[in-house]
Amino acid sequence: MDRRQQKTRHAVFDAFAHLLERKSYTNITVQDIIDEANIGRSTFYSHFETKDELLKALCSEIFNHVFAQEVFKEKTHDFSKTGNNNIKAEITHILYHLQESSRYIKRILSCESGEMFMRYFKERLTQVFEGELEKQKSDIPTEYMLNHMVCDFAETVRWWMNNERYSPEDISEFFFSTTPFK
Amino acid sequence: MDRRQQKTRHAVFDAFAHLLERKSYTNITVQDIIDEANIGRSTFYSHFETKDELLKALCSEIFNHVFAQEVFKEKTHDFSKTGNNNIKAEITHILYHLQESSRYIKRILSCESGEMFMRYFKERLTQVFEGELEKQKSDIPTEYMLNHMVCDFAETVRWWMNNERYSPEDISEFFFSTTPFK
DNA sequence: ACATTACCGAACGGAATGTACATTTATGAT
DNA sequence: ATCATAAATGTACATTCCGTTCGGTAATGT
Repeated sequence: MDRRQQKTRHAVFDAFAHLLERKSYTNITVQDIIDEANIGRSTFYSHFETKDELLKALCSEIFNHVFAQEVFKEKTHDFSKTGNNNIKAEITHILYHLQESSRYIKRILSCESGEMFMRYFKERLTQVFEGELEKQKSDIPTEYMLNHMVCDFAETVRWWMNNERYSPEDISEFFFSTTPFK
Repeated sequence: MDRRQQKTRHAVFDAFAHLLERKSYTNITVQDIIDEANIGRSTFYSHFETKDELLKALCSEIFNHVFAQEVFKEKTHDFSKTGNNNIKAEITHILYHLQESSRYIKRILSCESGEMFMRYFKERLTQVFEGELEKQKSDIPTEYMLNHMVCDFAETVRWWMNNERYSPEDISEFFFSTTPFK
């Protein structure tokens, strides 16, 4: 990829994140971002169709980091063998990654953009929990349980981002203490 | 209140709800609402400052119904005497009220407006769960638990609105089956 | 060195917002 | 039934933001 494109892309992401410190998502205009990023108007539009697309792109970037690498490798490997402790390990692992991106995430979560973040986040989490849930047995509908787990974890993370005095291990502990995982 | 005002107010609420069937919240313009409600432009603005205010007003209307009457009366009475079964009764009661407003709620939840609905909803739920939680003992922070309960229930309701084949009792059952209430 | 590709930025049309105002109409109290 | 009050009307207008276009400039990498 052309260096100029990378530069622009990063400038926009950075500008966007910085603006989120001062203004709420809805109140940030494309022009604001352009000015803050110090790029031309048409340049912005050659990278992102809309402000929403920009947010989506930023979220993707974050999630590709958060859900990266070994996590998925381990998942495609035989997971059932090693018992249920691995889901806890996996969760903690994800929490560590989230902590690394927390500066971005906190800002995004601080306003309406947070809702979009949560939506994308839940999509990813659904993939993570889907497999894990098959092993559970219950008279409660599986779809309910899946939604429950995903929302539970996502909301835990949102809460955490406003209570950063806790460590990933703490949060993992909290999460599993209210969860019906066996 | 002047009959004309009531009429206008209802016309706007109705128009808004109908529009939500066809368009998403962001894509509905004030002009759309004005046309659908068949009122003058300045009339709308004399009632609601913005589209967001309109949504807020509609949510308030709904919640005043959902959390109405006996629920709060019972709460201000001595709740602890009757044991923890009452929280279950209260929840089921709220679920019945939600079902009655489900036509509105489903539409609101179907797009971005749903996030605002959820925010207001959680505010109300926090009040409901706050007292109930004091009786619980745990090494998990109370603030975490409160947030957990509130989000859990709110998300359960959101899920329910997309799975209406279940009864209020079913949902109550699901909810308490994953909840650490003693 | 050269073709390619990204960036620039002014300019424009269009859409939606929110306000202003002069006019008409409905309301409810006397 | 009258009448002062207050709400609704709708046109008009200034404003803001959006998304696109286009001719020209500068950076890139091969």
